[in-house]
Amino acid sequence: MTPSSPSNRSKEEVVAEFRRQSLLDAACKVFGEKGFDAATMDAIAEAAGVAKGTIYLYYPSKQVVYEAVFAAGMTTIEDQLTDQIAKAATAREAIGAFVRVRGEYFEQHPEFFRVYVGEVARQLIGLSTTRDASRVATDRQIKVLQHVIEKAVGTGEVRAVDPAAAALVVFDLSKGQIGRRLLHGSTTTVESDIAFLTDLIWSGLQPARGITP
Amino acid sequence: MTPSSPSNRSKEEVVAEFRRQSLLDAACKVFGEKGFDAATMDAIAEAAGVAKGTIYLYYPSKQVVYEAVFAAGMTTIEDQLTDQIAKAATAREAIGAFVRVRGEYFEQHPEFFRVYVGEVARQLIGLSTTRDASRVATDRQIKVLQHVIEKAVGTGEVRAVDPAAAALVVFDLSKGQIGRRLLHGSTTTVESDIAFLTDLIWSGLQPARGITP
Amino acid sequence: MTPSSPSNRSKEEVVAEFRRQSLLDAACKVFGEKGFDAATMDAIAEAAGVAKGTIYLYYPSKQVVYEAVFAAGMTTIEDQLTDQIAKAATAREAIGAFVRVRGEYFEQHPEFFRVYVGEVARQLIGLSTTRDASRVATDRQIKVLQHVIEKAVGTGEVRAVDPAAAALVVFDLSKGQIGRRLLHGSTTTVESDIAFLTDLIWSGLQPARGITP
Amino acid sequence: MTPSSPSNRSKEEVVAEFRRQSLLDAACKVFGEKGFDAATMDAIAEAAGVAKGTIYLYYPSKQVVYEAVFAAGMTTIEDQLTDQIAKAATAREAIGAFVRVRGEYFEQHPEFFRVYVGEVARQLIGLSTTRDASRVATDRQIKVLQHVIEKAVGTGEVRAVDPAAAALVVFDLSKGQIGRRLLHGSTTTVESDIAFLTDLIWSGLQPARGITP
DNA sequence: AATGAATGAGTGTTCATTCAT
DNA sequence: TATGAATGAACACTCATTCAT
Repeated sequence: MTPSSPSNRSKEEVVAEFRRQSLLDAACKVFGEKGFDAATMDAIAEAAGVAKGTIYLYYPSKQVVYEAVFAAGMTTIEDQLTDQIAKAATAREAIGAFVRVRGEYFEQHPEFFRVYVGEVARQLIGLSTTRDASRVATDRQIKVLQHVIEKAVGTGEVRAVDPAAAALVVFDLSKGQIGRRLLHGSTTTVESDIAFLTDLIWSGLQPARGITP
Repeated sequence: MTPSSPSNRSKEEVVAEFRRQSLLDAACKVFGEKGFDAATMDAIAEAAGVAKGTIYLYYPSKQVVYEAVFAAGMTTIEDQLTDQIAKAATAREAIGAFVRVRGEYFEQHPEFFRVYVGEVARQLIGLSTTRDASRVATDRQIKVLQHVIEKAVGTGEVRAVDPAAAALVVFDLSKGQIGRRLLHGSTTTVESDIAFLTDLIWSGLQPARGITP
Repeated sequence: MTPSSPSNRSKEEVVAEFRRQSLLDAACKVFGEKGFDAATMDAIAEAAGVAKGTIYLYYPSKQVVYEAVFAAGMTTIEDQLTDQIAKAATAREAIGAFVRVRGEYFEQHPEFFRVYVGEVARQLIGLSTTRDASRVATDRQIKVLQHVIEKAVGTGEVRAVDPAAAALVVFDLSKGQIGRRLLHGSTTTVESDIAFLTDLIWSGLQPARGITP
Repeated sequence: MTPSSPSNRSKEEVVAEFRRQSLLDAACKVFGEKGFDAATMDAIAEAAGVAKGTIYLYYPSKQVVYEAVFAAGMTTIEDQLTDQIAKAATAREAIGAFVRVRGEYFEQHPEFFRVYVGEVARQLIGLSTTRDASRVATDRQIKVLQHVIEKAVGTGEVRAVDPAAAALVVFDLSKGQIGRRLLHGSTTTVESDIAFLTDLIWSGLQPARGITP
């Protein structure tokens, strides 16, 4: 009703939101290039085009910036995963979608992939205060997949494997493939990688005929 | 006839070798706990029970200590892998051996697993000077496996997959499983993990009957 | 019309300039007391009344601080030399001015004299990266004098000596005298030292009558 | 009467003396090349072909080694100076001998010259514990010359200058000339330098006719 | 809100000195 | 006597964080 007030509010909020996002983008770039330890607040500030002190108006510490970068990326992936898996008609398509969404996202955001890998390492080492947050994020992605497999086991589409374990398998293979692409450079297309993986996984999940004696 | 001379020599060499190994152990512990950047030479020295300067009598820099830790672990694993795979009668057993050796080694040396994961992350980020050395080490492990699969494809024991790609799959699954055990704590036995993985992989590699249309 | 903007600018610049000069003064004191190697950044910071890190906001390294100290002193001396020699009516007065300016400056800035001597030593030993910069500075001072003598030789005011060599003689005597004052403490006045030196040099340069056979 | 005892004694003493001299030579080389601070006991030990600890059997500290190097060189020069000046028939020859001995010695022992210059700098800075020892050594050299001039003033060979001040002048010019040779490389012969200096000094010391009003 | 100058704790590395052999 | 492994204090330089403007 008081148009000025909401508009003012909005403007400030919009500006603030824009700042936060700029900082996140800049931070993702720097963390991806240098790793957590070697990344400096100066570098992030410069990349974001603000003064160093400004970062502290939006995030209380380097650690928290890092966590925010990680959370933002993970959320985006999760949203896309949920979307695409919902559209899949069969379990096989769902698995394919899982592999594809992750493969494509990381392909398009290699800096974030580096942040992601670094964070996983930090978790294993036990340095990450993000530990829980990040595990939750990862777990949610896996849960989506697990659900799909569970249903497929129910319908007999795949043989009676442990859905959780199978989901992890898909997850590991997806991760390994992406890492290799970044590390070695890509000699194959994302598509062919996806096809290979999906095929192999699917074979492994097939109701076997006398395979295990 | 001059027993003192050879014995002195030997003694010094033994002491030196012992020191080097103590330092490596201490360094592995600290690097595993803190990561490369956060690990301090002071902490390593304290863990080894020597003064900081002493480390520099055996290694010229922190970087080199780190590389030595990594190389030592990788070499040990590689030796065990070669041994065990040589003893395998069938491709399936060879794959099982691969998964088992790595699983057991890392289970028994969780600090080294953390170093290992950290190093892989450093490589992806491009910080590692070890890059080549470490990739070579990893590649050698994978090559061993690739060889096995190649032969199995030749004999028709497994279907006609790309042996290199298949080897990487085994590698990724092995790594993912180990990481999860460390991260989440183990709710299952190593044995059951190994069985599950080997089984799944084996199914995936089986000569399929009409699986892919 | 926006007095704040220019005044702010100016104020910042003034503060920065003041800081730089404070640091230079403090550094000169510490380098003079301890020599380059034994001087610590901590000591310089303390002498300047700032934190250690602050020095690095103004100078990128200890080496550069040192060079700046040296250059600043040499520049000041050179300016005074040029001034005073320009005012001299005769060659004798010019030589007197040379000896006097250096004598008085170093008398008033004994810390800088110590830096100066230390730097010359560093150059002889080949440690100085300042080498060229400092030699150039010294050479410029000598050139001023050499010019004066050249002209005096031309007018017959002094006998036909090599002007360059004669300039170096004046320079060496000036330096030796200053060093001795600092080292031994002064039992004579600067004035009397200057008079003695000028007199001696002048005698040596006089058109001789049958002195050298 | 017990030939073995004295011979043993002697042998030990000879060996010890030899060691001390080797150490001094090695130390002079290293100090000359690196300067006091940058010279390491390791480098000296290596240059002398002994273990680091051995140095401490002969000298209690780096500082003392340095002082010993300095003292040894100064003593040698002093001996030569005394010899050559004793042989001089006239004051002029004596001055020439002074300039020559120093010029030639330093020309042949450039490392020692660097030590010498470094030590003088250290003295001015006040770091040298050698201070007194070294000043005494220098003073003794100057005294020799001063004596000569005193006598020459007495006989009327030179005009009535202060002998001490005149000796210092000779000393300074000698030092300056040597330094320049080392720093710039030599474009002139030692002989011509000596001739120039001796000549100039001699002119300056000549009984003047109406030079100073 | 935004800045960036100032801070000072922290780290890898060196090296004179010691001492058990 | 000679050795050289071990020590640990010292130091240049970095950078996350603060705070006056």
